[in-house]
Amino acid sequence: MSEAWRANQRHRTRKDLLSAAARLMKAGRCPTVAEVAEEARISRATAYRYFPSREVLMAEAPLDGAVPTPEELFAQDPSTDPEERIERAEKALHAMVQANEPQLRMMLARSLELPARQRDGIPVRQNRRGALIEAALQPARHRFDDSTYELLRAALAHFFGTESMVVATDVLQLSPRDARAVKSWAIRALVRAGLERSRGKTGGRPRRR
Amino acid sequence: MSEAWRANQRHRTRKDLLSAAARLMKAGRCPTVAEVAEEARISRATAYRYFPSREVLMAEAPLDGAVPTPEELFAQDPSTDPEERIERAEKALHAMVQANEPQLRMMLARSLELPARQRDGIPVRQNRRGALIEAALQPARHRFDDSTYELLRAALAHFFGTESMVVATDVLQLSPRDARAVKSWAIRALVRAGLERSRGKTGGRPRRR
DNA sequence: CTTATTATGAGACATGAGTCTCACCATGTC
DNA sequence: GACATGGTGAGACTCATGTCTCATAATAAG
Repeated sequence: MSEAWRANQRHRTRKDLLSAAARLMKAGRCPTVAEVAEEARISRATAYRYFPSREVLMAEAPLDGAVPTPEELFAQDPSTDPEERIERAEKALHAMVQANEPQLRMMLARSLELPARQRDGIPVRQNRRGALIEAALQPARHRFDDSTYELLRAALAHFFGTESMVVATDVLQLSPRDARAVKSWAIRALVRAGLERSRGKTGGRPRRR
Repeated sequence: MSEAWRANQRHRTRKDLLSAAARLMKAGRCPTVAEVAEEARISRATAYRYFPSREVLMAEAPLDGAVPTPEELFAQDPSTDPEERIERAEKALHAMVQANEPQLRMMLARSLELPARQRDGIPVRQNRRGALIEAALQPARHRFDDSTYELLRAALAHFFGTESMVVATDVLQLSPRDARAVKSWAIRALVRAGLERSRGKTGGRPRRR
């Protein structure tokens, strides 16, 4: 039982650090390692024993109200309108991104600094938005031809997730409110354009089943 | 002639700092302020007199095959078609982003690590794409009502610059070729949607002159 | 009881960012 | 020649990151 106790000790220390980091970030701060350590009542040196850098500590801190899975997001949504559904998906992801802005910024920064490759097979990016977009379009999938569907999926991805937040906040300096208005209009316009393109291509019967 | 001399002095010092920073970055390094200053044979204190932070210095360092100014890009382009012009602007910026991918990734990463907010009105990001987008839409400006124009500008910005490259490369894992196809389709679709929205709002006379 | 082992705390240390002050010097003017 | 001005260099200073060493507590094993 000896090692089990040690393991528990280590596990608790690690968890305390992560939850302290999440707590501070949730409070709108972008905490230093010293602040996180103090919040967790752990010495700074120990914090560095568990996490090699501030960025790793931040990146591993649990996200608030994690992204809903496509299943639970569309569980009792009878709608098949792709516009409505894509808007709903974007709204959910937007809320999550807003709630975790500092942490997501750091995760993105970290993924950029690497040589653009993955390391040790661990993907630096996990693609949250792809599944959401597909789930949103799924009931109307037959209304798009294949090439249009691919274009649409990829185009919509530009308005989901952290990068979209960065464009809106840092580049355009929009308020969260305006940012959502832009994204909402753009994704609906793209869906309509996709439907239009498919209609034009096949004369109303875009895809054989 | 006194002030002219002073101005030249300042201009040369500033230019030396910027070219030193570009030189070091082209050599693959991620230089410190002290290194840039030494390379430019200028004291570190003076470097801070010209640039409030390392980020700003890096951000203003000249890029390879810098972005064409809107003027020279559209100098002998008689077209007033916003679709054609926005495509042209995107193509130019896309080429520049491709040619400077590592440097731009680093600049984006650095800008993300900051306390997320600008301080004292000094933008962390310099907005290259804004001027290009406005210049592309300018001849057709009268065909958009004001609110649609703002929506369109902001939406188009999502397909310009480094963030768009990151989405396409890291998230969607598209080839540069496919990435361009997606962006081209999307920006044209958005322009058309903007025209349509303005038409719908005002019945064909979207904006009084 | 004695002795390793292990997590931790405390603190020194090096480096880079960013700020600030003081001295220097070349250029202007009186 | 005396003097103000504006760009510059040198260096001290604060703070945060990240590394390191040493001491101390508690637990594990002899």
